[in-house]
Amino acid sequence: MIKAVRGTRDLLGAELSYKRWIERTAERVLEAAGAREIETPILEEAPVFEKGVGPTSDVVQKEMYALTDKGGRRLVLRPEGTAGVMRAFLEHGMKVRPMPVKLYYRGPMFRAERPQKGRYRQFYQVGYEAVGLAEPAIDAEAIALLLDLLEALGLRRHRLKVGTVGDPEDRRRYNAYLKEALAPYREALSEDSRARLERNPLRILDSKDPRDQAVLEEARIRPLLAFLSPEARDHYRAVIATLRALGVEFEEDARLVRGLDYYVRTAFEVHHPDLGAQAALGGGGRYDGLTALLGGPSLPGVGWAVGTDRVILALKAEGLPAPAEPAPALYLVPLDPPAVAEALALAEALRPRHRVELAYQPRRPGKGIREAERRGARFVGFLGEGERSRGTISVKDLASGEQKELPRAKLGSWLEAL
RNA sequence: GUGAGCGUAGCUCAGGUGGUUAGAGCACCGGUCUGUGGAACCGGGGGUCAUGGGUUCAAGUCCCAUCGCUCACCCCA
Repeated sequence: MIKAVRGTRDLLGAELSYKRWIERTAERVLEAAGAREIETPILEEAPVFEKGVGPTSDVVQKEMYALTDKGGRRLVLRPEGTAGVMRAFLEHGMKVRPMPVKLYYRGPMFRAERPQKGRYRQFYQVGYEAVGLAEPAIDAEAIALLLDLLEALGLRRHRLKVGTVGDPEDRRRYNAYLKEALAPYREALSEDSRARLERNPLRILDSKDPRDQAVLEEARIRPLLAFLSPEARDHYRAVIATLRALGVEFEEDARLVRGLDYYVRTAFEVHHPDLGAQAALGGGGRYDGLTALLGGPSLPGVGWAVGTDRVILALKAEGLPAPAEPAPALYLVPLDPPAVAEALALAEALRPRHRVELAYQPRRPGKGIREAERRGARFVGFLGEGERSRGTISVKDLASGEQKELPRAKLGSWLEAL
């Protein structure tokens, strides 16, 4: 039997109800803040991510689904949302709009990783971007909106971490420092971190390997904060102060590292304790200059993405149920053969204002009631010889057992009056 | 990409040391029940036992490989 490809899955039932609920909530929360939805293609030219996300990032180096089309173009299934949104921003000249331009998106992303809990090869994100202003208040607002979304869904146990990754020059200085400071401990580091020492020493900071953490302790590694330019430090302090003023609960994390190269200054992540190893519900940061990497003018921006699949795991872990599955208001039961077409005609007349389902063959009343119950219907309507001669329908309330006969023409308005 | 555990019906699972025609519960369909309730009882449909190869008189069961799932590493949403 043919099955869904590895790391992808069919969404249906409660799973899809959760996803729709999350997306509808995001729509409400983000539009209230002035964001408009944008939908960009799943397929992008490879350079969008190579230039935007960064050629040395793991996402680009190891995790992109790439293909060459018949015209020889190198295309990829997008591994994240921001680079594509910024490509569209430039392409449509959105820089002439009043700043900041706030956009949100939802949709599937693709990364070729080994699947595990909370990690799929096709996964879903909801993301938010605010482009055009470098003010710390925009960063704080973005972070607050991310929490607004999670809280509107009823989540309580998530934790926000805020930090800074500095400007590119700050990071260069800090990487040079790390390389030098950790060189004497090279042999004590994990194999992975020895490789990182060459390529991206910053990554050693958030290694889970106890050997690495011990080395960081022993080498008395200074935080990135100490290497920030005065401007970057001021920006960070202003973001922190604004968050405090907003009453946002968070924890400062001096070692927060993000995997996408375009991030500068503000960085943040939201974690949830019940997600297993993939604990990040969402994350983001500032990405000033991403537009320049993509070949446009340099513009500031800040944004985030949440993993819809992980939010679903968190909602389940906190015992928050998915919205109820849709159930018919009325289930029509024909009691004899001529009533079948009448039941269908009646259903069609009531739709789409009312959710109406029916049996397609004559049923005995008891069976019709069982069928209606099985579908979660509120009312069952019987159509038989008696009702036909009188032009009526017998409607029974399944909860109370109460039954009444009413003219068919009045059924619609009767349902509406409930 | 690395490691460990696991693959039997739509779902949850039985099937000691190999031995007739592979089972149960739930779910689904029908009947008992031709104008009124969720029960009960009876019956029915449904399986390449993940796939391929091997050992054997005989494989769901033992061996190998592959694929998939799960969890972790890594990475990140």
